[in-house]
Amino acid sequence: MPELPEVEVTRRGLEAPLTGATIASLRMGKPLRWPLGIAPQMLQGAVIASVQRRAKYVVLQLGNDRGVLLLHLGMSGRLEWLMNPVAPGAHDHVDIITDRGLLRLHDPRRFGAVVWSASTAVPPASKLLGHLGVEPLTDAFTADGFWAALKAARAPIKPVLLAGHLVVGVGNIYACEALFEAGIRPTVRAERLSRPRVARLHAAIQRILTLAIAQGGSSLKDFAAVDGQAGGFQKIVQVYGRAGKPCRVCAEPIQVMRQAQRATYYCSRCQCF
DNA sequence: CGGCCGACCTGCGGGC
DNA sequence: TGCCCGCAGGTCGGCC
Repeated sequence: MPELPEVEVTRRGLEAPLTGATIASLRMGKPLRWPLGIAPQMLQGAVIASVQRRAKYVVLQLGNDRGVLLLHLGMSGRLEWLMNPVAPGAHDHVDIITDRGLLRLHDPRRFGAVVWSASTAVPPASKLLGHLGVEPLTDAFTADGFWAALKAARAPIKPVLLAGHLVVGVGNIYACEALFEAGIRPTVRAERLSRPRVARLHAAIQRILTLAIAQGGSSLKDFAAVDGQAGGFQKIVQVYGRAGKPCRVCAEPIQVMRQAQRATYYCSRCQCF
């Protein structure tokens, strides 16, 4: 679930309560995708200096050179901010207890993780963040740069977007939606997209992600913001999850196919390039 | 190096 | 009703 918009909605919800908070202790439950990488008690007394985001990671910068905590939501994770903590449930695998409240990772499938690193330039953080592409909602993401990068790709555009090597944060929902908005067929080879089409895709990615953030993200199943509020983007999707239903633009039934083991939804009439 | 595939784990919905 | 299969928002490592 959690693509860039959901992670950004989560980050925004944590910024005010967590910035300046002091970690009192950590409770680690069942193992997640990666180990924490440090004894939990070593983080006691660390101050959370800032709450940032890189791709689909929430990055907690710890003051006094105490490193960083990378939080990843995997497929089914969400972070909860609890002022009045309740006992953890079966899928609550990490509690970060601070002097202001409790940050809890709820993740039924356990593809998520909380990873400590001495800095983002040092393993394991560098390994997780090092190969990531450009942030799509910054000035570093330009149509020209995107076009040049796509020219060097050798695969259909949809899996290229999902890979995150060129541009980050675009997962299955938003890849399908951005390609629909740009009128581009998901199977077109990335390197064959014309400059004007890449410009449309560039604009579509930025618009869709921005819209999704404003909608509070997509809540297909598990996702909610840190205050428990569900997102609303799933109500306004054009193609994702709408196989067989009429296209909202041309009424043609939405198609579904598989690319690189992932479902791809598209309109064969609106997406003809 | 780039791209494809399996694997990780749990829950749910559909078909029989 | 109950079981089995397939599928789900991500992404890493191994293998061409």
